[in-house]
Amino acid sequence: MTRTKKFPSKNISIDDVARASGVSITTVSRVINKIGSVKEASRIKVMNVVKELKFQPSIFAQRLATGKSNVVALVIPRYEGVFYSFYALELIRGVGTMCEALKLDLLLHLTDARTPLSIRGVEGIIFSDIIGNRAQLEDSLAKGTPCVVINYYVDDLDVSCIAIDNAGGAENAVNYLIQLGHRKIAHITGDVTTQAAAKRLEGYKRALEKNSIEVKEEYIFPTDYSRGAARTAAESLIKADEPATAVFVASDSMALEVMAVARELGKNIPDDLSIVGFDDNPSGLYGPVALTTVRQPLIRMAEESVKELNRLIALKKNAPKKILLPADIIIRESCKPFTG
Amino acid sequence: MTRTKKFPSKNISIDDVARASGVSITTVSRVINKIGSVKEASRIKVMNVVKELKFQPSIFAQRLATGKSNVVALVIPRYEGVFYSFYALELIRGVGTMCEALKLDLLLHLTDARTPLSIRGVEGIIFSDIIGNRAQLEDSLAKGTPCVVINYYVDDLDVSCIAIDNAGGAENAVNYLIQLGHRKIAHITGDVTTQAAAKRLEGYKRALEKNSIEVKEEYIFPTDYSRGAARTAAESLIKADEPATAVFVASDSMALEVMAVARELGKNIPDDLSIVGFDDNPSGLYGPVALTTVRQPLIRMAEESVKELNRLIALKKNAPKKILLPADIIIRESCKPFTG
DNA sequence: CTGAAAGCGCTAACAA
DNA sequence: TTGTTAGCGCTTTCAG
Repeated sequence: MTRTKKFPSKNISIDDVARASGVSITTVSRVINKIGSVKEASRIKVMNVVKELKFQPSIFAQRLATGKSNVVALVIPRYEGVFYSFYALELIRGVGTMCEALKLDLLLHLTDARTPLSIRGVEGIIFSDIIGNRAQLEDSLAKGTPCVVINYYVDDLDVSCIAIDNAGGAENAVNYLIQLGHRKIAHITGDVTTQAAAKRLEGYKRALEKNSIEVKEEYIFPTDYSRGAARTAAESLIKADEPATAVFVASDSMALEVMAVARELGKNIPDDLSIVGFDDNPSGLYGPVALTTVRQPLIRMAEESVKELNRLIALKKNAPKKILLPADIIIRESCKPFTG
Repeated sequence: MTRTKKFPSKNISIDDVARASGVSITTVSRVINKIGSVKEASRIKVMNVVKELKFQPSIFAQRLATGKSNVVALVIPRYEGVFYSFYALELIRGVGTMCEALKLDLLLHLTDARTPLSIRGVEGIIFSDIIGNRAQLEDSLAKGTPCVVINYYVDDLDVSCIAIDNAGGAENAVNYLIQLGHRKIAHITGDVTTQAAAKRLEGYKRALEKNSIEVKEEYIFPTDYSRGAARTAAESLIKADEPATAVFVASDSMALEVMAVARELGKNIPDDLSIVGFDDNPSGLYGPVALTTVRQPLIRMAEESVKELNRLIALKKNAPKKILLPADIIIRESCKPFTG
């Protein structure tokens, strides 16, 4: 079992197959590409030899000859906090799955966002969010590479993007709270330098305004999306003189932290405080009270991005599409009507 | 801003550069590969033309010509529960980062573990764990592709692997509890069909036996790693007639659930129950009591795997290495001495 | 239905 | 220091 054997380096080529099956390489090519017409006898012969020799055409030769690579890249900024979550994994999974389905090879590129990216031989690029790496996007676009941006609505660039309606989702969440009779509704924001957090804040305000409820700055608690910051925010929220009766939190993981803090401070959820999160992170399901939240269709977004990229590649010209996916509220147990 | 411009398809080749700079393509090749000796004047001329024409050598032609691809694949079974965690992301990040550093392209392959994988043109493959996809590993090995397995100690196959000493880590954890004076120590296992969970259980038992503490089946609660199962286990653990005073939980996310359940049942952590987790998942840091846990050097493991693969590729023959990384205990706040 | 031959764009001896 | 010339392995006209 510890016999050290060489990696067999003898690569059998299309020639070998042709010779062994007594046909020309052209015919072999036809067979492996299921193209044109080949006599049944020849086809079978070739197929057998292929199997026998375990022939695998060199993708590099194929790509050189055809000029197309079937490779797309997924670019993810490595250092941004947002990516240390369930979020990134879902994105990768969605993109990866759709690539498998579409027979595309997926090149994963974790970047530090500062250095210009060097991806060659790729037919298109998916940018998972644009955080610090806008320059990379612009470069790629300038080079004429088809690109699509996930999870960030880019309105000032001629590029396809697929994002979630963060503002709409937030508005839904707050409207729900208002329908339950709440008037004192707080918001724990995410990192508002990110588009998602900014839009969620915007949606929060819009819902209040549309319902003629005053937007009070003391009900808005900014954070950086971290649980630590959420904890701090939750404490001041709960200990306030005139505490809110409901809170919309910009992420589920923070919402869970808020729940925990509330319980530590002797508050009961949802009796003393109604909470709505955002993300539909599966961990919101556990714990004594399942979290009401806003669903982000991450997988779908990821999958759509691959499809869109594929469209762009096939089209051979830049005809960007801007797609905004709805974010619906998922009602579970963390809210209840306000009974003043 | 919505001008629809074509993707420039005119690919400039090494010929164009050669012509424009008045040298042969060989010289151009030398310049772009920083190989051999080129007169400074020519080099500068060429470099300028390259910049001017935005020439990017075709990697496919390069690879066809050189025979090497610089691409490695990371294979992840898509459907296994274990991968819906902080774990997978860390792995991807570690592997991705090291690939960038080593100038390797990373092909991400999410597989369903059943279908044989079809990755061609890759110089090596990293299997992130071997769960249902052992056949895929064996196939790749048989084809002579350099492979390394992460997070699973393969002792019956001639392949490199890098795993964590799960048994040792578990033993450390339980020893720590014993040193604190605990004798009634429970264990909430992971999915023991996975190697990691099985080893952790083994380490738990070993620690007890070495300290002449009887291993009681009623103190061992099997789960599938889910928080739901952890909740059930925690409830029976706490409500038992003679409840354990300490528990070693096979994952942090389950340990957090145990904490939550304990609190709901009016227990105080760590006064009424000492808890040690496993993973060093960052979410263990939050909450009122920071979780004592066993650190899994995931990133390091991931990085080492790329290095090892690189070694194998350079070596051109199969000389597997089995690496076991230590898992150390991280003492935080969730345990306290037993004061019978 | 099949094969010959011309590339795809680049690297790597081998000469010069 | 530089250029010439074979390929690398495959696809694709274009004849047959």
